[in-house]
Amino acid sequence: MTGSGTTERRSRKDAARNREAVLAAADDLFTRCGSPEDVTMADVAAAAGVGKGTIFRAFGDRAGLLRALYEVRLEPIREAIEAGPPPLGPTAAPRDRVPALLDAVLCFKLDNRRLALALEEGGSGSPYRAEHYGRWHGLLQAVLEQIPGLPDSDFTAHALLAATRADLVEHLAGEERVPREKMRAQLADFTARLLACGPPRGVAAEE
Amino acid sequence: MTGSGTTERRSRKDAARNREAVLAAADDLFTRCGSPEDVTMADVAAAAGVGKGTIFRAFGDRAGLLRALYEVRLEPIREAIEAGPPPLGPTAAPRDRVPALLDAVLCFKLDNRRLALALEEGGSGSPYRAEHYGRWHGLLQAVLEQIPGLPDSDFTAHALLAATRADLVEHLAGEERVPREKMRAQLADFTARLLACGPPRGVAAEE
DNA sequence: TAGAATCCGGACTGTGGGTCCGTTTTGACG
DNA sequence: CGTCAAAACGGACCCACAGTCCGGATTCTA
Repeated sequence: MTGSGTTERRSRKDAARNREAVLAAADDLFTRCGSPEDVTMADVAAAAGVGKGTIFRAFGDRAGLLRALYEVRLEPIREAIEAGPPPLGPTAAPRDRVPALLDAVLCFKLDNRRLALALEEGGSGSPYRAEHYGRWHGLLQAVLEQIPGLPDSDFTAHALLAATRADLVEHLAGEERVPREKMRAQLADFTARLLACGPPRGVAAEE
Repeated sequence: MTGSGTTERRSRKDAARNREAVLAAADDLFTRCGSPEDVTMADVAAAAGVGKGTIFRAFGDRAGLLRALYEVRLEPIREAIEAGPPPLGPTAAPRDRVPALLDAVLCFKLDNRRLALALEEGGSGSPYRAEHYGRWHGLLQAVLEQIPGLPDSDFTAHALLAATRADLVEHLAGEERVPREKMRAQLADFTARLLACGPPRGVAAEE
């Protein structure tokens, strides 16, 4: 081990401290403010008690800051998906895991509306180029592929994820006042209807 | 009509001429350029041979210009939907009309990629607040409602439209090189799977 | 043709992301 | 503990772009 007691050896301790301060300040500002657009980098810098230069040095650009925040918030979910129990974890049956994954995405966006919004809107260029989207899509597609009789897993994964787009979620939750549980149920039902085809299964004409 | 030969009586003829010039120039620039972001209002003004003030006087702001362009391009489709023959027109059976509507939206976005992109991204705030989205959603929801056994027509309409989001279409067509016909088929199949529940229906698994 | 209303157009402003560099902090070494 | 170089700080600065303003040109009315 190195002599120092901190977690990393690479950055100076004031750098690490400021990085955390910025992260905390940004997190706070984004959850508090009405629209992500009116949180400027200067605001974040002021709230964190640092200069603008410090932020750009630590995160590269605005998108980098958003991404860093996103990773932090996403960590628990990611873990539950990679090594957790069913229905989210890898041991779940595909038919159960697909709706669980989508529900997790939806809940995440409901819990982090402003952040997700800022990430999808302001993220330089298309959200589909962001590598975190690629991860979600890849995973969902792989799971869909394991369900027999479902063609076009690639497009299907895109389409299902599109139903959880941050601005749609924001619109439904904010503008149309759809309660959380109702939205979850609607997404689950939508997914279920899609997966209902193919293999033997009751007609599912309930209600 | 009034004594003048032009369509309107309210605007001076140089105003009308400039309006058309701006519309044409913007249309041209948007289809030509790589990303809508790097078409500035000054560019449009220069290409149209007018001053910036003229554009803002005529269209209010950037979003207004986009909206005006959109309306022009959408006109034929709108007509086909309101008074055309099946499967797009109002006399079509709901089960046939839903996929036809979605296909029309998809084709429109394929034919006007940059414009649709600019409209959904840069359109001040959420695309869900734009009234043209409201029209699409309202229509689709109304048609979905007529299909027996389909719950949540409101959410379903949102989710289906989300599958035709401009940036997703752009990503698939541009980045992943999915050919037009394939994308149409995938969307049609996706829709068909959703509507497959309930009443008896052929499998419709054509290629 | 005179006069007034309307419109034109480009100089100007405000704002926010991103850069630069003189100054300060840190940590290693003697 | 004193010295020094590397790293980080921070806010003044730059630039690009949406949107505004007003002196001057154009068009309609009488």
